[in-house]
Amino acid sequence: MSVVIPVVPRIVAGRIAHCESCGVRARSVCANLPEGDLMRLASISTVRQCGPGEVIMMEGEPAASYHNITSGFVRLHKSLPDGREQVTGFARPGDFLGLASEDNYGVTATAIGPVTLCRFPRDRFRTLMHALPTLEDRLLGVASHELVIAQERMLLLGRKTARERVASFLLDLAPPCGETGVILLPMTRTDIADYLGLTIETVSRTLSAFRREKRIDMKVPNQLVLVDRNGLSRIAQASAL
Amino acid sequence: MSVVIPVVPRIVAGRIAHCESCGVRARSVCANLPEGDLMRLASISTVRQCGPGEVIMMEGEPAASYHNITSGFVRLHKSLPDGREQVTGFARPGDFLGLASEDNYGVTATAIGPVTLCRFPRDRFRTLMHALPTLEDRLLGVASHELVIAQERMLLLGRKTARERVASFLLDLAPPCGETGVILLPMTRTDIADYLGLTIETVSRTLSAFRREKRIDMKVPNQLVLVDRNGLSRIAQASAL
DNA sequence: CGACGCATTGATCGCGCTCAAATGTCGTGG
DNA sequence: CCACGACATTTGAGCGCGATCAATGCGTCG
Repeated sequence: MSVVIPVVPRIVAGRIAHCESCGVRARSVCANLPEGDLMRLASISTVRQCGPGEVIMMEGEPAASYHNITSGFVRLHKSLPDGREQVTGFARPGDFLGLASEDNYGVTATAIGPVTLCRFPRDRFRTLMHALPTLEDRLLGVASHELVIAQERMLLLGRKTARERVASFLLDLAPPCGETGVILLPMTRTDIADYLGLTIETVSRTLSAFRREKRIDMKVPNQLVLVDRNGLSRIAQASAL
Repeated sequence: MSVVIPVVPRIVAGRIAHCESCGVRARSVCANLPEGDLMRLASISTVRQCGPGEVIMMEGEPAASYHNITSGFVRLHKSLPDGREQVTGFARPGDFLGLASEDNYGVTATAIGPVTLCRFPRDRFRTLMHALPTLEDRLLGVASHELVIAQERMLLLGRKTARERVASFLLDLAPPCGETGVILLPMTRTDIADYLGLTIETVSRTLSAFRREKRIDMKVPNQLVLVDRNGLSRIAQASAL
């Protein structure tokens, strides 16, 4: 995470994607596609690279492309005229961008660190989608899953306390279960605050509190270990996600 | 709204739906289906009736059915162990219920007032969906639209003030534009508060303030008129919805 | 070494919540 | 038609959580 891409075989933007050898295919919408279909998808896709902070797509602008993340992390967000921001989600390698769009994009997508994407022109992608039931079915599955997550976040934003929000966030980041591995935070405190509907100060104070209470261990700001997962789970009012 | 169903030709629950004459078809997922496909859909659907407060589907339970609302209003909500509630949305006639489900329902759906539904057994519906591209495409469209709305609501819940939330809510309810028609609120103050992430007191106070400021007119609690739509729109920090 | 950006910590403020009471609405039965 | 009770809504008083304002710490880069 916060992956510095090995700059050795620097991919030229615009080149056709190599789906067969793509490392994130299993996690992506292109998973399970018959080989022929995969090639048709590859034929309309190009590689796009973005640097840190670069805008991949902009809220309100015509939805010209769909994207699939092949490396790096992306922040999805909306903002109010006066600058207040809400991060609606973070996207990881394998995630699909553009589902939540009508004719115009519904959110802005900004690269956190360097990001590599598979770009699909909207019209050609939609045509192909209609021709490939497996693909459309997969997209529906992804959209349904996103909806479930969105509803869970409405509960968090509408009804949870600051402690509950931060605890929920940490648990969502944590690997599925059991593991007491290190969690790397690719995003800043500002991103986390805007994701949880809090301020950076409250996020920072809450993390400090969890550290004092020996629930987490955090030697550097963007790297932490869940020490007392059960305690956090209790605080988070963990639901059935 | 809060429609008292004319009890004259009381439909017997369980009977096969009459899609051809269905009044909400144009607004539903079954719109635009070729006639033959519509009949196949009708053949797996049954009519279900629910009384006020009745639970249509329950968060966390196995997702056995999908539903389409033919009349009445439905509250979609999630709750925390201690009873705090978040209404994730209100559903109207023509809306589809169950999209935001994995194997288990992601939210609870409760009837506000009497409700009539078209019920589709999950497995049979999914089989049919895979056979009818028009249907699956339509579902993907609905899911995408729901996602856009969900993200708008995250912005509201995470970043808007009480005044902005209530103003946004009123504008969302209002007919598309121009009209200064009467808005009927089928839901209670508690529902509105749980929808906006506020308390009933704050909702009530804010509505009273809008009335004092001559932005709305409200003679009875569940019926109001937008007097100053532009003012409300300014307050709502209206975005590109 | 200083400048910058990000995170942490402290002090204080205010929006929206909580607790409490009054008022309004509506259905029911005399 | 009115009296009554149950329940929803409105209004008031005071408080507390999280925001705001401000200062300090800390790591990175020129």
